[in-house]
Parts: sequence; C-alpha cells; structure tokens
Amino acid sequence: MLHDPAQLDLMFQALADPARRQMVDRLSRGPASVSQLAEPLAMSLSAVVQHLNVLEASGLVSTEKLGRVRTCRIEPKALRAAEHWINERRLAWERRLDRLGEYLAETRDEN
Amino acid sequence: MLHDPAQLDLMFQALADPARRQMVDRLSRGPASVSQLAEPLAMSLSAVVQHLNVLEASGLVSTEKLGRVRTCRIEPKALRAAEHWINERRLAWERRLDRLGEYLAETRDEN
DNA sequence: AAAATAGTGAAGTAATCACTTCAGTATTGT
DNA sequence: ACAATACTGAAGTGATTACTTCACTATTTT
Repeated sequence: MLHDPAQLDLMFQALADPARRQMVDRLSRGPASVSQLAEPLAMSLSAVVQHLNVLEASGLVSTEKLGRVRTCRIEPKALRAAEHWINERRLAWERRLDRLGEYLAETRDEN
Repeated sequence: MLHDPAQLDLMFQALADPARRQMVDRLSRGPASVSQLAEPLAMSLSAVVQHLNVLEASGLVSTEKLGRVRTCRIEPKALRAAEHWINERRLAWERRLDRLGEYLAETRDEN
C-alpha cells in the first residue's frame, strides 16, 4: 500500500515544498502541535494547516487531536518508501556501471 | 554544493512529477536519447524536453549532445543528496524513539 | 540536393498551487 | 460566564505548472 504509485506521487509532491520539508524537519526532532509547527514559518496559521493536510494525505505525517490541540508526528514508514524509490534507481545505475566496468576489464584482458 | 537548500528544492520539485520520475526510472537502466525518453510517455516531444530541462536544472540528470542526438544520463550524486535528506530525518526520529525506549525502561526499573 | 530525423523555442491555455483574509467552532483558563 | 487559545473552513487571488501547437534549426541518410 505504501509502494503504490499514487501514494508515492503524493509523498514526493508533499516533499517538493520547502515549507513542508521544514515541517518534516521539525517533526523529525519530535511531535509538535500545529502552532509549534507554524511558529518558525513566515505565513498564516491557515496556510500551515493547509500544508499539514497535504503532508497528512501523503502519509508522511499523522496527527491526533486531544482537546483543542492537534499533535503531529512523522510517519517513518512513508519516509522510508520515498527513500527506497530513490535508492533503487541509484543502485540500478551503479550496478550497471559495475557490470560495464567488469566488461571493460574482461575485454582488455583479451588483447 | 549539493546540500545547499536551493538545489535540494529543485531536486524534490523535479521528483514530484510522475512523468519526470518515469524518466529518471528509465535512465536508471542506462543512458537514453530524448526520443527514447519520450517514447513511453503520452505527451509531445516538446513537453518531454521541458521536463528534461527541469531534471537537468535540478542536477538529477546530465546531458550531452553529439550530432543531433542528446544523450541523457542519471547523476547518482544528486540522487544520493535527496536520499540523504530523507534518511537523516527518519534516523533522527528513530534515534529519538530509541532514547525514549531506554528512558522508559530505566524509569520502570525504578519502581 | 532532397527528405527524414532529432531536437529546440516561443506563445498560449487550463489547471493547480501557495498563499491571504475573515469568519467560525471547540476547548481551556480565570 | 468571559476571554483567550488552538485550530478549521471557505472564498478569493496571483503565480506557477504542465502541457499544447506550430514554426524552426541542425544533422544525417538516401
């Protein structure tokens, strides 16, 4: 469910915005309320809530409301899925380079 | 130069589009010309060139023109920078959880 | 030399984005 | 009960995005 392309799409889209990455960064140091997330950002609370909704829809962040405060936390599984996508492509490339290197070494021996 | 926030911004922005991720995926299997990149995509060549320019500006892809064909390849260093950003945040979170676990284990012993 | 191939560049367009403001609803502290 | 806090939601706006088409330039191939 985490590797389905639609979810991946939402995740990368969510990470594309600097304000949202800053929020993820903040949350990586521990849970925070909406106002705490908003505090270092130069924008209205409303804007922050909108960003938060994008993050939550992407699965990167989950929230829980107790009384009047909504506590947000990072969802490491989702983070790992994005990481994994990039990693796989990079590895594919590097494996290819390795094979090419071997091939070149072999054909050099044949001279 | 790869970790500067502006470059990171361009990279995540570039990865946010499904067509561009498909192009990166294709390139992870080996270099390709613009037309080869375009082939599986349901859009005009012009659109593909525009996506390619975004990828190149982000540093994720580099290109080289020989004669009339432009050959594109993945830039694993850039890919790694994006990977790294995500990884750091996830690790920060997981380290935090570990410390919390230790703390809980300790205070349990004190009962 | 002519035709086919490979890509480029500019202009236009519809949709989406990242905000804003403002008005509203719970919840909590005094 | 009243005020302050912590959000929430809707509507609007200007900028950016992801395309399109069309006209064009180089480079090969025949």
